[in-house]
Amino acid sequence: MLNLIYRNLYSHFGPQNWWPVTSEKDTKQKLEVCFGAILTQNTNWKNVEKAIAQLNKNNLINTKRIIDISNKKLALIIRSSGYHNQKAKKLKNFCYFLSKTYNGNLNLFFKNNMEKLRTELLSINGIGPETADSIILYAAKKPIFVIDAYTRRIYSRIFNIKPLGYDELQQIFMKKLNNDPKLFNEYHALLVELGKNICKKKPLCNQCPINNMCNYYNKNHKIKNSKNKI
DNA sequence: ACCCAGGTGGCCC
DNA sequence: GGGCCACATGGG
Repeated sequence: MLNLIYRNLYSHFGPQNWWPVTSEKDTKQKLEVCFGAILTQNTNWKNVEKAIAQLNKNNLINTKRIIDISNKKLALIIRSSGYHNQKAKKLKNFCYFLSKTYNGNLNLFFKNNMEKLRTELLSINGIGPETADSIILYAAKKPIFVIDAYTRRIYSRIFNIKPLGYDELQQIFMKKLNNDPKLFNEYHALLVELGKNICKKKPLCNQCPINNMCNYYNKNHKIKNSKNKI
């Protein structure tokens, strides 16, 4: 079923290519992905892009320089991403951690296995499960499945169950799918695309690429609550 | 004038 | 251990 949903989504929306890190050696690019993962918390991606452009412009895709700049200045630079005061601290926390534990060497940090990466990322204030997993998948390119609010809603709706917890749902996806970072990357992005574009107002939508499954859900379980949107 | 966006941490009970 | 709440900007 999960593989079928993926195929439907992929043929409908096409490849999303979120955060394609082209060069394995480009550490700066990976660091930019880490920063993006933090900046996009509860924020529209367009606004994050502007903030990242500002960081680049100010030569701040760099752990040491993030640590050195004042919170105030940093907050101003990333202003467009919203929550700028909080996020300035979060970026710094991440950089402090890298600096203290891995001498600022992101590649060294990424040499750890997934479990250790996740544990250490979660220990940083400002990084929760979704951000940690985004960093592991999109920057470190290790096969972990990122869960978000859309994924929860879509899954609970198709299978007519109450929304599952983060770790629980993640385990389900990871058991049913091939352990392929590229697949996990696209799948998560496609679910977000579905959530953003389709079935926002009505429980049913003819253009929805998982329409049959929605139909199944609605017909058999009589869910009419429009608040339960995908 | 609303409502939402690729969440997280803190506090309350 | 679940349920609120603050956090803040830009786009539709």
